[in-house]
Amino acid sequence: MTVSDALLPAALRHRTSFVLARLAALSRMHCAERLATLGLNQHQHAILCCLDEFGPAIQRDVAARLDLDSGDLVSFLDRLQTAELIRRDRDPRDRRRQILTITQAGQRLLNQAETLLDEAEPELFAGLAAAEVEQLRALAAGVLTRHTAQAWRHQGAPA
Amino acid sequence: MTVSDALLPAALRHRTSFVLARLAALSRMHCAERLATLGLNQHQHAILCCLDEFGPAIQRDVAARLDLDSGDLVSFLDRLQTAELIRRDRDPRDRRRQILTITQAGQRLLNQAETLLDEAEPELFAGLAAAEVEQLRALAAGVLTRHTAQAWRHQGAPA
DNA sequence: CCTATTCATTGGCGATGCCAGCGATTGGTA
DNA sequence: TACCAATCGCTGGCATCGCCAATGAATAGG
Repeated sequence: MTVSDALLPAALRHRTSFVLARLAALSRMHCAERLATLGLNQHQHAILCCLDEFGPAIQRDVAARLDLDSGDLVSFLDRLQTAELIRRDRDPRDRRRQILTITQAGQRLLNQAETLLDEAEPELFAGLAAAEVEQLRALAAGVLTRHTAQAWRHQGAPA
Repeated sequence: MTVSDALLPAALRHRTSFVLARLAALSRMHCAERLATLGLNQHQHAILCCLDEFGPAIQRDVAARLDLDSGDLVSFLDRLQTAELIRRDRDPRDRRRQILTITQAGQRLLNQAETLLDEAEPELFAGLAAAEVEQLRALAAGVLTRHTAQAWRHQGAPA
């Protein structure tokens, strides 16, 4: 029985959704702080990941992948572009589209971000063994894939 | 390899903080919907839990317990009070304080809320066995208690 | 051609979390 | 007793975030 056990009502401590919300808020703060030192927010980091891993893509596809509002994506991209972390080129074959490409500077910053986050997680999950963290991640990911698969069935697959 | 595995970059799928944030957002939506049918938000539910489990308390202590901004607490309580789910009585021995008490109607609604959430979790965590959900909760709670204990050491214990 | 659709962009709305300041009240101290 | 500091609840403001509607440019289909 730790101190915080006495603080929170048992009805909340035993509710998975509540505990998850709390932990996510903690995790969010923790990671957002680190990324902020590089001038990135979480979505911008995710965008760089996308472009780095899947190569150049148009905004619509990035938004679909990350489940971002296309309007919000624009402002994130604006900052990434002015920081020269990405390029935004009109598709000559469909001039409505903007082809997003991560720059070398973007890749370098992404590497720094990944390093920062790699260092942040052990600190965030202090008290849990590495295997337990992986277990936590796997369980959470299991729930997620289940739901994203459902969303797929309901509204059809993005490109 | 499920469909969503192909959607998200591996760099994000393997990052615990990212997966947790996603799951928490999903969980939040899921639970907030249910509670909204009772006219409650998550904080109001938590407040009712507090008053039900620990008995009458002043606003300062409830805010400390739930880590809520005292200003925000006021507006939550206003709605709870007009709905007659709680009573707000001035402490005769310290007229600055308001003593919060859950009413019988509040307890009835809290029971309904708990039932709703009990039903919501299996649906939210479909695909995970009950034991796995508990494992997920326990792991998350472990990280949380660790951090709340740290916060205690740094800024002293609330009453 | 003319119409419908797609894509990026802009703007606004509501909810949330956080912080500063204000009155009322109390406690401590000279 | 008189004064000063601290506490408690309350108000208001600000920044962020996710979500949605509307617009303009460009394309696709009949």
